[in-house]
Amino acid sequence: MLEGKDTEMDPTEDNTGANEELEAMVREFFADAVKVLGLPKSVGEIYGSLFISREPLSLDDLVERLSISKGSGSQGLKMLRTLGAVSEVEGIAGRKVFYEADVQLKSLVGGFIREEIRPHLSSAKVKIGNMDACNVSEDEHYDERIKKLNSWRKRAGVLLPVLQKIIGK
Amino acid sequence: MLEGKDTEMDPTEDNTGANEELEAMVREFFADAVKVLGLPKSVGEIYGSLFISREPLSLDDLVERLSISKGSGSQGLKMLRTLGAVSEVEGIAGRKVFYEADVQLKSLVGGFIREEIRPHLSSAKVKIGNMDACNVSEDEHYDERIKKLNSWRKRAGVLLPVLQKIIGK
DNA sequence: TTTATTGTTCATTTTTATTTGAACGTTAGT
DNA sequence: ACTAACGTTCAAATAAAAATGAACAATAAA
Repeated sequence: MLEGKDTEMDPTEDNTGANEELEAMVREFFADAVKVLGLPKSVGEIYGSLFISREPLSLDDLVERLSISKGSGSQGLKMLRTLGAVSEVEGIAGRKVFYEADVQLKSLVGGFIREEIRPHLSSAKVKIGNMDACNVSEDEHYDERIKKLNSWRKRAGVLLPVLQKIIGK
Repeated sequence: MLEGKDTEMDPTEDNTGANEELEAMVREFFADAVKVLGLPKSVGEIYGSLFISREPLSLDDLVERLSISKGSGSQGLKMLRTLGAVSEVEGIAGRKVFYEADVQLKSLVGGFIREEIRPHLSSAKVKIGNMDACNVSEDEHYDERIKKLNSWRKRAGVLLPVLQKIIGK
């Protein structure tokens, strides 16, 4: 096997330091951003690395750049693939899989809604149904609150497509 | 009436038991719900207790019902007050402060946006500015990515009021 | 003023979430 | 078929977040 492990061939080394600083800022930015969404920091670092990278990166590239374990990298990429936030790049020699970031807000939001929000709304629907079934005496006050919860859930259900439509424009 | 799958018919259940079961379901519901928003479980349990309670509750009431420490209760109520999700009830005898849940979706979403989302967007604005300042050589690729980030941020900034308007209707 | 009640703070403990790394399965290259 | 490269999984270790509870501050009532 005689394939180079790294395709780093930038002749202008002047701003390497500045570039690395910028890349670190972007990684940190996404590391913080995904924590707001309840995702692990490493997932943000991986996405950030791919977002700012000139070329697609392999798992090994990420493990090296971020000094994380292969396990973390593999799991993080899996999560990002599931969310549709990264995609495999075809046509790169060798067995390694290379990834690039999907940078379309529409896809990112869509993936998050599909994978993180929708399941919670489904589960909420079941739970609210159970509450209603539990309210055997049909108590007025409880009934009102259960209805309130259900109205919130339905509101969310109609709001998400609207949100996606607005974002998708 | 809501439809519900009825998997459990306890022949020995009385109203008190059913009520407590329902209240427990509601508490658990909110405990899960707030975790999605990145808030601690106890905050959800407190809000859930107030949401389903017939009458306003004091810190001591909550500590007793939820079997949590006074510290947790105090901190949880503080957070909920800051979010505008609960309010003090005037005109109840004694020194204790009693709370009730604010059940207007508009207020809840508004408080969350104001306390949790806006600060992150402000911080993001600063960070993106720093990135731009760091991109000294005005590299084409980096520049494009920084602009992309900034467009996302601006998009979020205009989307939030729209969202609030839709919810507030 | 003194005491009892109520609520807050924060250092420590406990719980939960994330990361690690070695073992494993799979497959490309020989 | 054999070997080495590559990626995944999961039990254990580590890190991060939340809860605890005792000390403290504030103040209403005596």
